[in-house]
Amino acid sequence: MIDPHLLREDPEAVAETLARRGYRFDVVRWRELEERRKEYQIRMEALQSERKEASKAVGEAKKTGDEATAEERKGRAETINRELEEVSAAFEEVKAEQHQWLLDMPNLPDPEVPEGEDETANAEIRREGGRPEFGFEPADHADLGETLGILDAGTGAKLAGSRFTVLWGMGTRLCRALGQLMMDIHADEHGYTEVAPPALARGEILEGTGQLPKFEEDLFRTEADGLYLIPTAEVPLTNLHRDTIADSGELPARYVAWTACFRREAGSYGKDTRGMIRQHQFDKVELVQVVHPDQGLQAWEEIRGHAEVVLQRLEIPYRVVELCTGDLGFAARRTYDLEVWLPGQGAYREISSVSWCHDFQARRMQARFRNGEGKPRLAHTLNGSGVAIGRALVALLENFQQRQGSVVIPEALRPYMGYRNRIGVSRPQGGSPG
RNA sequence: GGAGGGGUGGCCGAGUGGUCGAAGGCGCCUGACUCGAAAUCAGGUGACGGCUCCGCCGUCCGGGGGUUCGAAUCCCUCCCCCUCCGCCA
Repeated sequence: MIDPHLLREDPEAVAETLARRGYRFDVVRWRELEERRKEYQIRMEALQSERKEASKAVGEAKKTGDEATAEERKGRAETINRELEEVSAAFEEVKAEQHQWLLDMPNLPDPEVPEGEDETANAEIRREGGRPEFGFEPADHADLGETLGILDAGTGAKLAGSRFTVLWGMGTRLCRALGQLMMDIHADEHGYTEVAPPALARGEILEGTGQLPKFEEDLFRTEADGLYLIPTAEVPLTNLHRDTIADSGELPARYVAWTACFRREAGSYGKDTRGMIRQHQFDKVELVQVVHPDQGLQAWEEIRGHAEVVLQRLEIPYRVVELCTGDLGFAARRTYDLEVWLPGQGAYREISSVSWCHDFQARRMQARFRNGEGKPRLAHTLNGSGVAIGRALVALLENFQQRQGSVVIPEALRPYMGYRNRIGVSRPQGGSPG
């Protein structure tokens, strides 16, 4: 949520900044609402004050046993109440409209964010890792996975529909190993606290991080209880600080979680229908930090570095991109994407997104800390994938594939793979019943 | 799912219709005592919002609604926590 004070003091500046990311903010209408709000609020509070006095007077009269005076004073209070009711109703109406407005408004992009309408305007910062040279035409992960008998889209569809995949044997093992490696790196080397949060959350929790009310159609929702399946662990992890005031010593708070993520992928019908790139359910290791505002920028760079370590350890080539204004997520003020090289597609694809949300989410969920003077202030929240496990598996298959379709396991992962150094083409033990 | 108990300020915990933003304690801040500290004593110490902003006003006792001139206190409803029973990985 954008700071209401800023909105009041300089709505033009807000509108200008939002325009950079393609959001139109109607300043004239806002001003109009503000004027009404002010008028109603002043009147309402004056009436409340009057009523308070009047009620007190009733009490005093009753105490002295002067029933006649008490009755007369009651009448006065009733008169005040009638007007108060009208004014408050009007006030609440304006207030509700303003609130709705605020909830739908995306975060302000940082002045540093490159200008642009869509992902084609994102700024490439640098490339890391050498792309593999194949003496043959590299296959894509869907073919590789099928040949290896580890990825099974058909059975996934049978069980749950399209965009679901069943992992078999070494596919499962790979997924487990990747998650384990990532968790170890972040917990042991980067100082994050491991958390196992619920995979379902209430609506207000999703509102805190910004998925609701605007992006309901992207979420799975349970019918009986009205709970939402989390689209990312960012949701529960960031909300750990909801309605809390952290003591000075508790920041920066760093959390890491390995969870399944669920996305309806509404509006992406044609996209990435092949393979595991875009699934309704996928595992992801997520990093979240809640920090002092002075450390926001620094934490953002730090998380990006933490995510990069994973890719470096896995020896997967990637590039770092800063998203342009038009490609920024709803809650983000600045975002880095890490994109891995996929030889099967001949393209870089997103595997991690690292966002500095400034106080946007903190304001929505009232995540605060006590400053030097002991006053509660909004914290800054940040999140980043560290990294997406499904896509890491895809990248690994495609980058480490061999001529015959087997896949070499990168050094760092071997301890987690029972010290295997490659996955062969033979069918897994037990095989598929189908 | 059934029965009962409960949700009060950073924390603990009183308060069952009126002057209660709320006793008391802890914590924290200031002062006294002390070479200094501890202990002790005295005073102070909530959040949010509005405005004609060195002050005044309003709101806030889990959320929402209701009764009343007036609600932390009464009623309805939802959420959460605890105990017992049932069920269950």
